[in-house]
Amino acid sequence: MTNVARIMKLLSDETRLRILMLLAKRELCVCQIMGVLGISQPLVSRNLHMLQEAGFLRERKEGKLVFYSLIKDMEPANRSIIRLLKGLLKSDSILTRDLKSLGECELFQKKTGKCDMKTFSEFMKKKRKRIAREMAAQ
Amino acid sequence: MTNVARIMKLLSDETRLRILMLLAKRELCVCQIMGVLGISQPLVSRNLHMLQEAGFLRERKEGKLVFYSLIKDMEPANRSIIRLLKGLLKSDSILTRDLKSLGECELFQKKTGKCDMKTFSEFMKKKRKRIAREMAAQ
DNA sequence: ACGACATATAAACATCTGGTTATATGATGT
DNA sequence: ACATCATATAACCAGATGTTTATATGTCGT
Repeated sequence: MTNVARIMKLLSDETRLRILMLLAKRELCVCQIMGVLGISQPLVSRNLHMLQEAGFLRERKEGKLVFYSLIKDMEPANRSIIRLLKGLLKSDSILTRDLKSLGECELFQKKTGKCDMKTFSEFMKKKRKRIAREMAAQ
Repeated sequence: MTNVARIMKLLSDETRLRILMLLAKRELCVCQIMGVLGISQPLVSRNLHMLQEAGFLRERKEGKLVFYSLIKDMEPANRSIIRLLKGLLKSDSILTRDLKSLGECELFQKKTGKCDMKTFSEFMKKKRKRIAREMAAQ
């Protein structure tokens, strides 16, 4: 019970849910998550660490970069929770926007051929402008 | 997303999970929940209110007593969450103990023929003694 | 060894949350 | 009307949480 409560608490944070749903799509490194979600690097790192501690994520180091992904054969409890979350968030507007950003991020990455924080900061700036434009258009 | 996070936060509290799982067994009034869980009345009331606001519970007033139960035809999201929780907590030790207490509580209630706070406070006292004995026996 | 970079951790802070105690509401019986 | 009882709400406080800023760790290239 205590343990279930702990997992629910872990998943009661929007930032962590967003990270989890991004990683449910594919493996990403810290700077990519930063770029897509538009949040600070320490915040990304800490939340990744929490999700990893709880047995949702694994990390893979590749040079300076650290890639995170969902654990393949998660323990049943966690697996069922992920399944539930995917269902609940199927048509979630924030998730949809994040996934769109992920697509743009990948495109941007292909064009520049880079995967580093400066590149993604630039991407974030563009993204923020676009969002501001969209907000203004409403 | 924000909404899902909010529901997860609601379910990230052990007391609320215990109440929810008790009510998944059967309808109970505030004083019964108090008695079975051994927690204060204001705490029970507040958590019941939170669970009700979130669309998990309904209330039925009968004289001075207020009975709470799971909503029959819950919205799909909530229903799937309850299903998950039941699965996760199927063999949970705290839940098992609570259900045992519930059984004893019902028995006690039948014997005394009463459903009031004084009666359940007495029940709680006995229960605490039993638990203390069990702890000592370990 | 050093500088540049990606990531992790620490420190600090405002905000939120769970619990208690005290009080209010509302029903019942006299 | 009043006392009693069940429940709800309010006030309050200690401890937890999310975020930011600053700093540490560790890797790469030179």
